[in-house]
Amino acid sequence: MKAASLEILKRNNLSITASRSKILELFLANIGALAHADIEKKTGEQFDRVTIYRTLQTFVDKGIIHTIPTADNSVLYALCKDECEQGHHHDNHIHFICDSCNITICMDHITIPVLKLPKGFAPKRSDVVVSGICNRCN
Amino acid sequence: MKAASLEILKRNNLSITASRSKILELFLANIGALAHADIEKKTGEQFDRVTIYRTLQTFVDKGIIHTIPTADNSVLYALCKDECEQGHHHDNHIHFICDSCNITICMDHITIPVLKLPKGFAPKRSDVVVSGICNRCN
DNA sequence: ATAATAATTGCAATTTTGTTGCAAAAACTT
DNA sequence: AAGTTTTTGCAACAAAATTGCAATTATTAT
Repeated sequence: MKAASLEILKRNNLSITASRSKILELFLANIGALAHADIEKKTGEQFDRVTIYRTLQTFVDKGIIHTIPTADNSVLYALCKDECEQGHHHDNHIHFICDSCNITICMDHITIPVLKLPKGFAPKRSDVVVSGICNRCN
Repeated sequence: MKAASLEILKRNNLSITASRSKILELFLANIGALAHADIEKKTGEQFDRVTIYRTLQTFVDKGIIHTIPTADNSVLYALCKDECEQGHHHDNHIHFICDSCNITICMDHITIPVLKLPKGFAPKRSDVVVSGICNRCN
């Protein structure tokens, strides 16, 4: 478990620090997406809020995690399973948000059908956010 | 232009006030979606921030406008073109966000293909957010 | 292994964003 | 036009996020 997080940090030329390893491990251990507040709780206030903000931003910049658009506009982050280029994350994501238990799952394996947009529109990334009841609550 | 906003307010049993008319006119005059900050600027600080918050919330409750989930988690609002029931907005929207000019367009006419989810998942609502380059910037 | 360099962290202060209670003002009713 | 209801603006507050900077920690070079 720890080895995996170290490997990811090294691969992305990030120096190994306690906060980065710990936060990355949280993502690796979790099925669903995490909010900033989740991370604060799960790390037991071990790190400063600012550090968490900066760590998340670093991970997003490196393409290790990505943000998820949500209907209630809370900020969620999830691991990028596929290799993502630094800077702009390469994409087509489906996210499922459970109305009951509120878990957010990143469904990497499902492909998004190509949408026909009007002339002149060049799509680059698409996010699909599906909400409903998840398999555990059903 | 003004007649249209008054008509909408009346139809929704809302009392006619300066802020509601003005804000609704902004939506009617704009192609794209608006953020709270846009409205503050465009009304020239004519209304209190709190009033704008409450007006937007009222419009959402009545189904006159809806919120748009965005990848950067800013809160955007757009007119509901179709009739939406009060309370929960009836759905399946495609939103296009331009990476260049940042405009957000609500593409009501494009239908979202049905996605095949894993067993046990019961989808209820889906939002699609496509980003790329819009027809004007292209 | 250790010193020098570079990057990261935590703190404090600040900004932005959103909420709530309440009195004054405006809109609706009759 | 007076009474009732709704909406507004102010003030205070709370939460979320950002920034500068000194202290600490990690990496690099010796």
